[in-house]
Order: sequence, then C-alpha cells, then structure tokens
Amino acid sequence: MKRDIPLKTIERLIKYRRILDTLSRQGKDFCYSHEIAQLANNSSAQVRRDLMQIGYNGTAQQGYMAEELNKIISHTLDLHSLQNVILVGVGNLGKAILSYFSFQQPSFRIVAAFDVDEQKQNRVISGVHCYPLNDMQNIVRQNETTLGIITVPAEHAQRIADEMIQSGITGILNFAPVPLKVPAEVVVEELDITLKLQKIAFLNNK
Amino acid sequence: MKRDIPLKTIERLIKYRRILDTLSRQGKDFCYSHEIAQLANNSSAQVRRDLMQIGYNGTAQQGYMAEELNKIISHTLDLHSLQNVILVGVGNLGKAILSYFSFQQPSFRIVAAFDVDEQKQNRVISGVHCYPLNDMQNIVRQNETTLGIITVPAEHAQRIADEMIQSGITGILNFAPVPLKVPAEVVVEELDITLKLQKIAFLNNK
DNA sequence: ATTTCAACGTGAAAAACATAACAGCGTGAA
DNA sequence: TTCACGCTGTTATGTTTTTCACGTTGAAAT
Repeated sequence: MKRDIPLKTIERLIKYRRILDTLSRQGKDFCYSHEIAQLANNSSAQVRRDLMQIGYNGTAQQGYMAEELNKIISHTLDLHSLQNVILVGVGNLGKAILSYFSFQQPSFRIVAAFDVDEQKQNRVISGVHCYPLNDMQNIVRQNETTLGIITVPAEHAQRIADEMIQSGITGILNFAPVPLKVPAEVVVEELDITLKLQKIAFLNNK
Repeated sequence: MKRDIPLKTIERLIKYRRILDTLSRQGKDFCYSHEIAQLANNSSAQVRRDLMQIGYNGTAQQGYMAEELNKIISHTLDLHSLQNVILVGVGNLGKAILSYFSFQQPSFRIVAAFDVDEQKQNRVISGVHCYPLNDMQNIVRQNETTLGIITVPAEHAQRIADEMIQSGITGILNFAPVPLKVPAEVVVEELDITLKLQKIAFLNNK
C-alpha cells in the first residue's frame, strides 16, 4: 500500500515532522538540512537522503519550507487521517495519558477507556468515558478503532492484548513491562520505561 | 570501557532480560532461542547471534538457562549497579512514573523530584520528595546522580534539559514532545507517545 | 550401537543502512 | 562578468546488521 521507503527513514520522517512543528512554532519558515539534523541527532546528509525518498525538493538558497515539508511528510505517511484509539488501564499512567491526549492536536482520538475497577466504570475520566472490559468489542467495532494503549499492570497485559486483538485492534502501544505474544499481523510497540533507562545507563558509561 | 558489542545487540539484550524475567516468573528454567525470539519479535538466528556476542553458551538439548543468562546479560552490560535518577515535572505523567518506580525492583532509585509549582515543593509525592528547581544542582551532586527524566510541558523541556546538564546529568529520558538540543556527550532518549502511535498507525496499514 | 532429531554456534552471503563525495545552482561580492 | 560560496539532490562507497546455511552435539528412540 505504501511506497518502498526504508523503515528507518519512516521513523526519522515522523521525527522530522515533530521538529518542523517546533521550528514553525518558533517562527521559522525555512530551514536547512543541518538544522533538522542537529535536532534529530543525525547528519545533514542523512536528512537530505531521507527527504529524497519522499521526493520533496528544497532550494539551495533557503533550504526547506517548514510548513510545506511537514504537510508532505504527513501526506506521504498518511498521518493526517484521524485515528481512533482505546486505552485499557485507568491507573496513574493511564490517566496521565488520557489527559495528555485531551490537550493534543487531534490526529488521535481516545474514544474509550476501560478498567476492571467498578469505581471507574461508567464515569468520565480526563475527558474520556470509562467502560467495563466486556464492552470493548462493541465499542471498538462501532468506532472503527484499530489502535490500543495498554497501561495495566504487567500480569494482566497479555490478557488485555488478547482481548484487544479479539475485538479487532491491530496496533498496540504497550506500557506494561512484559513482552507480548501476538500474531504476526498485529503491530506492537513496547514502551518500557525501565528498559529505556537501562539503555541510557549503559550508554552513559560506555 | 565496554566490549565491542553492536548497539542494536545491546538494545535487544536488554529486552531479552525482560523476557527472561517473565519466563522465570512463569516457572520456566530453560528456554530455546525461538521462544525468546517470538517474544522479542525477531528471529531465532538473531537471538543466537546476539547471545554469541556475550559468549554465553546454551545446550542444544535444553537451550538456555533463563536465570543464569539473565544474570550474565546484567553483568555484561553493568545493569546490576544501582542508578540514581531525578525527575522534573510532577504533573500527571510525572506522578505516574514516580509511583511506578516506587513499586519497581531497585535497579533505579528516584532520589528527588522537581517542579516549579510551589504547591508541590517540599512535599513527598508518590514516595519521592519534591524540591524547587534551584535545589537541583546540590541534590544531583550530593547523590551522584547521572540520570534525569523530563516530564514537563514541551515549552519548558529544553530549559530543564539545560539545567540538568548544568547540574551534572549525562543521561536524559525525555517525555516531552520536543527534540532536545544537547552536547554530544549527553545521552538522550526520546519517549514521545504521539510519535510511537504514528509509527504504529503507519505500520498498521502499510 | 546406530540412527534420528531438534537446537546450537558460527562463517559466509545478502540486505539494509549510513557516510562521503561531488555536480549543479542561484546569490552576492569583486 | 566572473568567481567563490553554501546548500541541495544524488550517486558511489563503505559499514553495519541480518539472514542463511550447515557442521556439531548429545539425548532419546529404534
């Protein structure tokens, strides 16, 4: 469905978009490859090569138009269409993410939250309605939801992932510190804070 | 200081450790490369090659000893020593992370939190004392802290990063959705939830 | 005792990725 | 007008990372 852009390039393009947002907000209309590179922690050659992949041309004099490039990346990667998301696990972290998204620009919309705790069910928490787990399948289907965020304790993560997939979710962002076993066609990104810290700690005294 | 292990391998080894933890907790004493591979979303050949790098040998009959392998990875990557951490930005996300770590096994210890909000200063929040930003330098030095977590709003992240580096922090985990500009010797890992979701969304309908 | 088998370790081939290098181009200075 | 400059787009080169393929091993089965 998508063109043949290397995965690494994809990841960086997404990052560039964020950088371009920031630059635009700072009032910069144009930027050079080396400016993007510095903020992305890579080389200007890398940036130029990445942009080559999506066929956007800057000028040697002014570099790239921040806003236009931003749009082109969005468009190329289909990041413009609104994505519905559910979140399971309305604990501290879950709530934090709910409130985080209520402030975000609306490329993602959290359509529902779920929790086993009956205290939380059928209430609106951080702007999102919280349901019992049993309702997941209906809500996911009614809202054409494909993305799910898992913020439950480690021991329940796999079960929740299974339920999500059962309901029709095909992309999962997992905050629980356990590896998930999922079918090959389901995309999982792990977001394990401890693992990240360990990596930093390692690089720190390498 | 460390042996010459590819960075990619490092990242995966850290991940394997988590997987081995999980397997141990499930009562598995031995595991095969393909079992690890499935949980890590890669190939068994990859796993075997990675383990080759650290010189640990399993047996063809039983595979790898989960607990021992776990220890060897920890040791090889120096993940066993306690690391002190500070956190800046005691909002929803900051609090969630504080309470997350108060339950964790103690390879990381959050020694202090910081916030501009005077309401939060000089109180204990989720088990961690919260200080005004001015105290950062002293506390970081007194506690030999090298790691910092940034959970402030985007517009303040760069300033906080600067202050952290000024105080002696050399590794930063950044939750704020902005790229940070830091000196080359400082390690930064970005943990941008929106970016992760965008990546999943892209892969989802590739 | 021999065969079978599944999984290991690893050298070699292949693929993916990054870096370097350079022509081209428009601007502004001489 | 010519030259030097700085940045782009792209090709060529080099490096890293992954996959493939196969010899080896030791338990279990015949």
